[in-house]
Amino acid sequence: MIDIDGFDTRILAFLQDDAAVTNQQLGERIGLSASQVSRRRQRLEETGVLRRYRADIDPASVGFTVVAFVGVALDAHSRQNARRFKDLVRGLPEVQEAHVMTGDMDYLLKVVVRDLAALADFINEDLLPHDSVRNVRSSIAMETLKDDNLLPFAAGL
Amino acid sequence: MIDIDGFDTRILAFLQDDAAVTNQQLGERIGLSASQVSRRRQRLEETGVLRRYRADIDPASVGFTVVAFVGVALDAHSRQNARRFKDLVRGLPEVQEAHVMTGDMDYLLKVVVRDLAALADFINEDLLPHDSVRNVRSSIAMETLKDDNLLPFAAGL
DNA sequence: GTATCCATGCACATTCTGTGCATCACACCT
DNA sequence: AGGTGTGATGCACAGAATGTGCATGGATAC
Repeated sequence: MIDIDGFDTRILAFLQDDAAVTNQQLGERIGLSASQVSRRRQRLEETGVLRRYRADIDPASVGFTVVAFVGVALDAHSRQNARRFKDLVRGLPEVQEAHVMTGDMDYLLKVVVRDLAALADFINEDLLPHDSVRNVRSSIAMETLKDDNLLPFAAGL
Repeated sequence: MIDIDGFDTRILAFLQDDAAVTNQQLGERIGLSASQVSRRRQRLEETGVLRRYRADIDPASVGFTVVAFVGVALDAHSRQNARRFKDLVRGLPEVQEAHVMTGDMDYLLKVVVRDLAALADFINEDLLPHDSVRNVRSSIAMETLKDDNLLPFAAGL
């Protein structure tokens, strides 16, 4: 693990909340010059701590109204099946997250689509036809209370 | 819904993937001048389509190694209980996402913590003591295959 | 004590941003 | 058809942000 001091941590905490902040502003808040913030950011980017910068788009305003979590159980736990399923989900743009899970479902997918019809299509045409899939169990998010995806830097966690 | 044309869609698609791109580069890729890209971005920001810009930090490199999904069932489906639980999860920094779900679990939380001990603490000290919570069912992500949180602009979805 | 290494601040050249302005295309109305 | 208005566009330019060179200072090791 790269060594990250208090300055770095504070830079990361600010940037993950608002990446549009300038190095100057950032420096004022943490007590560092803009150039030094620039250098630290560059180091954090080069070492892979800062992976990239992303725009956060309101899904509803561009027509994506349905979020669902889909649990998937594979047919046999062979290495080959797992491999093929990984390749599948990586290529599906509707899948925002895919995790290998403990418990009775092998995978948990977070899926974003335009409407319920698109969700049905996704399950029936992308997931179920894949012959390593035994069964799926989907649950729809009726309301999203929080979706910031911020690492809990706050509170010294 | 704000009207968004093809230029806007392409701007959004690029920005959600890489917000560090300059207006000049963006303009070259979609066939627009930098100034016009700037104006469109400003409009998208003002109308709330572009909510904010975030740095994507590698969780492992700053010590957050455990991702878990926690399903929560409330005791009684009273409006008051729901309200209090909402306020609770909004204030918990470990919770990256919180959704109200269909199915046998009322809520699904995505939780990020440093280790399994912190997960146990979170469940035993933050969740279970809350007297509207009936029971929780947690599942740990052993491996994350995908976590881009990109809206599926690609493929004309 | 001395040498070395690294973080820091300052200055400056380069790049980026966003606004003013004139032009153009398109729609609408008479 | 002609005239008018609205909005999108590109260009130019002023202001701002970035990042690199350079000298300084503090800490560590020998």
